[in-house]
Amino acid sequence: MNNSENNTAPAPGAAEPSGFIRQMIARDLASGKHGGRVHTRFPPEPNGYLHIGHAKSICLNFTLAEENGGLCNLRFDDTNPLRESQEYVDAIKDNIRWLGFRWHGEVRYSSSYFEQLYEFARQLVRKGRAYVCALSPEEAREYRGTLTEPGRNSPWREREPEESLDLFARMRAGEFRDGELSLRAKIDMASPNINMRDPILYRIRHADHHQTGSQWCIYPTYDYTHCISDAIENITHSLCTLEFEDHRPLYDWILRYLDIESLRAASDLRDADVAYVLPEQTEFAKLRISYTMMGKRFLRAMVEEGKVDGWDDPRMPTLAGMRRRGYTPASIRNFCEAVGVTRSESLVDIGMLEHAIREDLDRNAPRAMCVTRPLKVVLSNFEAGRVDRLQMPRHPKREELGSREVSLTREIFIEREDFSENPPAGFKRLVAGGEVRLRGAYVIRCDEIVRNAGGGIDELRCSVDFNTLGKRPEGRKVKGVIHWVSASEGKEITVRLYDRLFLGENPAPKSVEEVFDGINPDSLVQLDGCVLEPGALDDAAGDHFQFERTGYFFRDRQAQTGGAAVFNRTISLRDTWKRTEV
RNA sequence: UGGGGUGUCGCCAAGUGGUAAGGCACAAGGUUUUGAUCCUUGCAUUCGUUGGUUCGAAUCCAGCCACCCCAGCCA
Repeated sequence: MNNSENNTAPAPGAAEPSGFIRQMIARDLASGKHGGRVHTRFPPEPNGYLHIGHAKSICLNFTLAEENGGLCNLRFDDTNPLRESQEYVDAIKDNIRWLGFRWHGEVRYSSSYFEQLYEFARQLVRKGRAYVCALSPEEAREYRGTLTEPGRNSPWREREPEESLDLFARMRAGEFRDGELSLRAKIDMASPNINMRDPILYRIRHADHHQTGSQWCIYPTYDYTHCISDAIENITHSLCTLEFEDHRPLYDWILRYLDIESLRAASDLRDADVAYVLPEQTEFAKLRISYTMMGKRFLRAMVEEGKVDGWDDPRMPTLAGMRRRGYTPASIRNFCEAVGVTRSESLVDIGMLEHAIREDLDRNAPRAMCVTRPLKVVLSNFEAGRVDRLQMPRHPKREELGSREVSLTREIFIEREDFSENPPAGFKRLVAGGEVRLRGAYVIRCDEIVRNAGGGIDELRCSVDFNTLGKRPEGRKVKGVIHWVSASEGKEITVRLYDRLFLGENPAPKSVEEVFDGINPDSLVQLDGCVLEPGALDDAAGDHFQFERTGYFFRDRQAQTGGAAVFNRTISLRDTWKRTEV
């Protein structure tokens, strides 16, 4: 097929690309449609933090470019100064880099094209394809008609281009108030597609912009800006979500009625020896995940009303939150790949996301022991003062990760739920008079339960079978293995257990109140006084761990809780033990 | 009920006229000093539905049904 030097397409014999977008790209490459180029872009509006849904789009755009030897721009679609800020710009750049993607060249801003956009608008006016309208926003809505009735022409629709040009210049000069005048495309007020009923191209907004300051008091709309920005950047494939499908005719209309030579002259490749081809928009379904709510407006409300700690609260589906929770870039990228890209709207089971992070962390996270709800155990035949320094592998399957030292002493802690006086059927842990293996150490037997005045269990007295280190006990089988930490050597830490933020499988809220009503009251459980094996706090040990038998945890270095280190539970271990209710 | 879309296993998703990939979940075995991981096996006679075309249809045609999006000077 294609033998050109920069052919990065799958090797001969490799499977055909699968998925409608990859196939489209393969087709376009084969037909030379865009001169053999693939140039995508990720175009966020800096009006909030990025979430896992954006990650799908980021992965799509960047990997598509990567796979095809193409380029991907980062462009802030910053045409509405009222809702945007530099804080979001910075956070978004940071998130994308964290995911491991590198955009082509400098960061782009639609706002840096404002001057060209203004000039193109004048061109449309001169061609009689746009006019300055004096309908108020309310009147404009009335004139637009409804879904089933056509709209009516604005009384200003036939204004002479010269007059519109003059008015447009005076709009820019600040002679009018917000909403007093607007620039509209002259298309078709009777179109069944409401987006084609003379859409607004420019509106007056006396507001400072985070990039352009007080330079402008008129701002172009999304529809007008996006297609031209794509054309300026020589984007070939402009990917967006399904709700923009009805906007595609407008995207194409604007570019078609602009002089192509003037577009080329404004583009990045104006001096390059390549064919100038207009970008094309393709839509795909946005990501939805069960038990997860992704609406920006609602996420913002959660932050502003203090329902969570901030945009980076580990319960938030934001990239900042997931990062702090302990999700890795690889897990998110794998997840996005697994979920696929289609045009059908689906609700992905959150179990898929959980699988992706478990898969990565199982492979890569070093192991450690942490007791979250400590129960003291005194090893009666282990002399006080004695310290056994035991070696345990950092990872059960990856010897190359080396070993860690764990100290066994007379007094240790075990998990409260690893001891039971009334064990349910199939209980494999410690019971009165029973034996259990201390992970990486000896088998112990529970000889005595020491109670407090209230009848609660204070501690356990156990005896060690010293003939069981690294080998099976003689003459019997010990099924259970439990984790433990030395009482004297262990470090006290705080652990935060996270659960899903929302109770509903498909939270599709209509109002902010509804969002708040759906919050899981147990989405965060903080456990103080947990005990961790000391070596895990060394900086060299890293921040991701599997606390054996418990889950994957990530050290939260931003959290402040009076000295104790904080670990966030990224995700629990899979638990297939079928507990039978007693 | 104007326009634009989508319907393949519980959840994602391949498939593009030649007789239903894969992943998640689930189930059953095996290994295991993590009830984890890993391994093995099972899991759609059927592709929203009804008709039609064809030797042959998830794939082509027609009708019907269900669901999603659009009436911001938001993106």
